[in-house]
Amino acid sequence: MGKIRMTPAVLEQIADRFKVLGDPTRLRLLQALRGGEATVSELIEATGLGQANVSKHLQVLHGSGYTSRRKEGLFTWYRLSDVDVLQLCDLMCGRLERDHLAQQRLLGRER
Amino acid sequence: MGKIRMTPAVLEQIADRFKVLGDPTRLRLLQALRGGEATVSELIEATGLGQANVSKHLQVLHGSGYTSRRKEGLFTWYRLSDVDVLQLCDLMCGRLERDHLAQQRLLGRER
DNA sequence: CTACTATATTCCCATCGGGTAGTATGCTAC
DNA sequence: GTAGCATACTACCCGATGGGAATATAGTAG
Repeated sequence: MGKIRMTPAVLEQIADRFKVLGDPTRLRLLQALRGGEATVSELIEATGLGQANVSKHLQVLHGSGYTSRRKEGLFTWYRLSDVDVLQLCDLMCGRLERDHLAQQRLLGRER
Repeated sequence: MGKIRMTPAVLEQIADRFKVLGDPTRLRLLQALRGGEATVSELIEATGLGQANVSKHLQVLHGSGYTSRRKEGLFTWYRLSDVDVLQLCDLMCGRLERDHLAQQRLLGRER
């Protein structure tokens, strides 16, 4: 597993990757892409976000390699570049789930 | 897997978790904790960061449940609360590795 | 060519977040 | 009690970032 040594420089690159996922708007876009390839317009409609906003975030996602894209006439089709992204989200989601359960247990005991 | 529906509210919570990992200083602290429980002073020495800085980031990590802690006299001992954090880092690290390889292949071809 | 459309980019503003210095808290030793 | 230490908290500066309006680019239709 650990072929890479976790030097500060490497950690900075990893942090950059996490930072890209640390924005709800971008996560919404990634979720929307779960359904398959989509154009920018479709993503705008699916999320209700502004055009400039969506376009900008898509550049960020693509810049970090989370998406692939192809141009077809006026349209740009975006898709998830691999499934690791979803795996990351699911892992994080699992953490959330457990924490919520733990919190509910605490609340249940107190009341 | 997907017991939770990915509503915008949920995605916001997930984004918050990722945001915490999206900072190189915090990743350095998590890495330092890989070696086991440590006091704040030890983390300061291990990383070379300022005291206030380390303390603040530890609050953030603890607030998101990435660490547990116990007080012992003057000292506060921090430790990783589970191994999922490391799994997340390894997954992200795997992405990095593949991207670097892909980039090297491209550079190799061009020259 | 002009008009229209989809996407990208630029600019501006408000907010957020990291780093640091200084201060506060709280424990220990004496 | 005082002195000293480990840690936490506050205040401040400053650079980064998200959002939106306006503008630019580039492809299409006629």
